[in-house]
Amino acid sequence: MPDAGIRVRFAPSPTGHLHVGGVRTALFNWLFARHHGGTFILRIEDTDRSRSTEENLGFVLDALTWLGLDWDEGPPAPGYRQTERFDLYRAHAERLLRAGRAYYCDCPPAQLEAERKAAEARKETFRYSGRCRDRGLAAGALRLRIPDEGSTVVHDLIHGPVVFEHRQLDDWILVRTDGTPTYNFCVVVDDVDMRITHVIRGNDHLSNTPKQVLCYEALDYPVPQFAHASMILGPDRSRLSKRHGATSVQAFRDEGILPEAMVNYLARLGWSHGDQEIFTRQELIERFDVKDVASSGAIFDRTKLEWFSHEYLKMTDGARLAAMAIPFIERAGLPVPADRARLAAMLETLRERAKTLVELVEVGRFYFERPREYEPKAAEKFLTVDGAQRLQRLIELVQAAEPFTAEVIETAVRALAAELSLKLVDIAQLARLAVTGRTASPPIFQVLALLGRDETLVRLRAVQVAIAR
RNA sequence: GACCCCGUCGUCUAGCCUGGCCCAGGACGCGACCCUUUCAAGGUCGAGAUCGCGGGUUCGAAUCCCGCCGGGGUCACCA
Repeated sequence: MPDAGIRVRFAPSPTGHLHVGGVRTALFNWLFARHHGGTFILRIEDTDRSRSTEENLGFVLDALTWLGLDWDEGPPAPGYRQTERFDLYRAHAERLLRAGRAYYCDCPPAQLEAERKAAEARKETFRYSGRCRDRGLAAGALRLRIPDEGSTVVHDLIHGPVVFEHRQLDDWILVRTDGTPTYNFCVVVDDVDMRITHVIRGNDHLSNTPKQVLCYEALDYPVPQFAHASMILGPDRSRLSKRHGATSVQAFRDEGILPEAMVNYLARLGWSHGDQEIFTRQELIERFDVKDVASSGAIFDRTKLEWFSHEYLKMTDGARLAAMAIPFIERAGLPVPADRARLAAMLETLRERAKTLVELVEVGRFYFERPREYEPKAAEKFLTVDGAQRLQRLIELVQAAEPFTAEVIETAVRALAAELSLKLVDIAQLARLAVTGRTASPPIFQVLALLGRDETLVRLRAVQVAIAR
């Protein structure tokens, strides 16, 4: 049942590369919007000017684009960065002040700090005393007046009702003494202004939610629905961070993880639909329900991410593989085959042998360059006087094969093996070592056909020379 | 420390609301075997969870109630 009225947002702070935790939040929001036919908004929280840079914003936009998480509203359109919206925050602050729901406070930071320490010593939560509540000051930091009694209930779509006693909350700062609005205030004003109906974000924001709810109420605005997804954890079960290794989307992209694998893995991390693991994008959109998002934290498991990537690699046709792999071939310092169709065919022989694009190139290195060396143990076994004789027969066979296809070569090699009373594997491995320098590769006859008669002969002869020495 | 969230195989999870179909199912990873020109892929099988712990309710609890314990998060004129 499409509900065009649904509006959700992803509000990253461009202070670095986009983190997998952030991406999952973006993904859940995007899926929720697409599932309901609603609107997905991208908003940039760039009030931290020292760390928010254009370059970082570029990383965020690139990452979302790479994953196919398109936004309906947001950059480059103006009006979706907090730094562009200061007037709005100021206007709301004044409203709150006039209505008596907020007041100025000029308590010196040093004194506040002392009180905080004292509260800590008494083993209590620090809570602003409310000293300036009724002083009627005309300047200072603007605080929200929070009721002393009662409680606020956050009706979370994932966790159910969560109760917070007002005694635990304090009159938090909306606007600093220097006139800049604080994060929690900006979020409320922005969400109201953008008519956000559902706030889907990380669990780390749950504790701040009652403060925000009280702010909505003070402003006399409807409170949106909240859904706090669990966090992504490192192996030690603490929140995933850089010290747990690569966590930016950019890093996974550089490693050659396929974007659809990233999306599928992140979706399954904390969300499930029965026993199904692999979902097409369309299935994800159809089946996603925020109610099915898990409430417990989940450890990030790159092994499983790689499994997904492997699965998608196996399903990808040669043409797309080629398009995706070319940058990786170049980055490895290898020449990109000019014949695109041939490259596509090569990559298709490789895809079930690699979990990432980086591995795809590595495992198929021999397609792009001649072997620099031969695996020592195998060389000892195959590159012998006997081997040289077999190699000679192989060369003759390659010269004669017509047409030069895997099938024709295979038939001829099988006949040769029978003639020499050898097992097929003996000749196959000799050929493999000669042509790839290794003992593992895609089916050797296919490899020879893909390499072509001339290149095959060059490599076989090179081995003959190596043996002769 | 206070407050809040969370707690099923190593990991992600199903089941929990509406107790019995669960001496707990699937997936990743791991092991074995089959297939096989190598490596993969594929197929088959297997090991792996006394459902955090302790009480209680009940004929019967992973599922309901109570109490603990453990982990994480939040407590800024940071975002």
